[in-house]
Amino acid sequence: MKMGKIPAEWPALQIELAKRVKVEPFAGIPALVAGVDIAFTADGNTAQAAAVVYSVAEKRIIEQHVIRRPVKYPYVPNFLSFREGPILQELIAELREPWEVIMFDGQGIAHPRDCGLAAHLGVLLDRPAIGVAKSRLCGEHEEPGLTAGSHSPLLLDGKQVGIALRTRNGVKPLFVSIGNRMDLESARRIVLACCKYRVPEPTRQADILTKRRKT
DNA sequence: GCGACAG
DNA sequence: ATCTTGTCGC
Repeated sequence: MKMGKIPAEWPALQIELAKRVKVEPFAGIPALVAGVDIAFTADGNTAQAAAVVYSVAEKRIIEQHVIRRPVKYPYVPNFLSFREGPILQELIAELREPWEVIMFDGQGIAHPRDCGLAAHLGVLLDRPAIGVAKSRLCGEHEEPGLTAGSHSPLLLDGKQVGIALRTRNGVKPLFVSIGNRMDLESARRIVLACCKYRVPEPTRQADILTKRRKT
């Protein structure tokens, strides 16, 4: 895991990928929602990634995969997708269940160049994707109401790029933004439909798998 | 120069 | 992200 600087072509690639993001409503609530996440060893040299498929109706995970790979790049704000993207793509390719939407732990278009992890991979996959971050990367917002479902717009340069969404009563809000083939209203509806706890089940379960036995 | 900064 | 135990609260 080396490389301290950022390849000169990365920012330009993000700009190009952002242009390919499709904003469109997603009808209804998907039956199967995929979720992915990654954990790192203390030495920072190994990544353990997990992907799951969650059945919204049955409220349970129906498929799961875990892989370990050496870390190639360090974490650099705004370039998370280059660090986690390759591993996640490999993992997503192993999914057999027909998932309709995929959720990522990170921003969608709520990014300086409109290309956060969910937008970046959503475009490469050409599938509906949603960014669900536990904290803010950029933009400003008002504190949403304290009840589950309350939300306030996340603004960047005066334009709405996402929402601060309170998924459960009294918990810290999540930052939801579209990744691809989705619109903000649909994304909010889908995230809330998957929330048993603060973090939606797809990414929450993937996160749990991710922290399990790094043998 | 001083903060801010997904995971 | 990861290092870390108990502890306060619903």
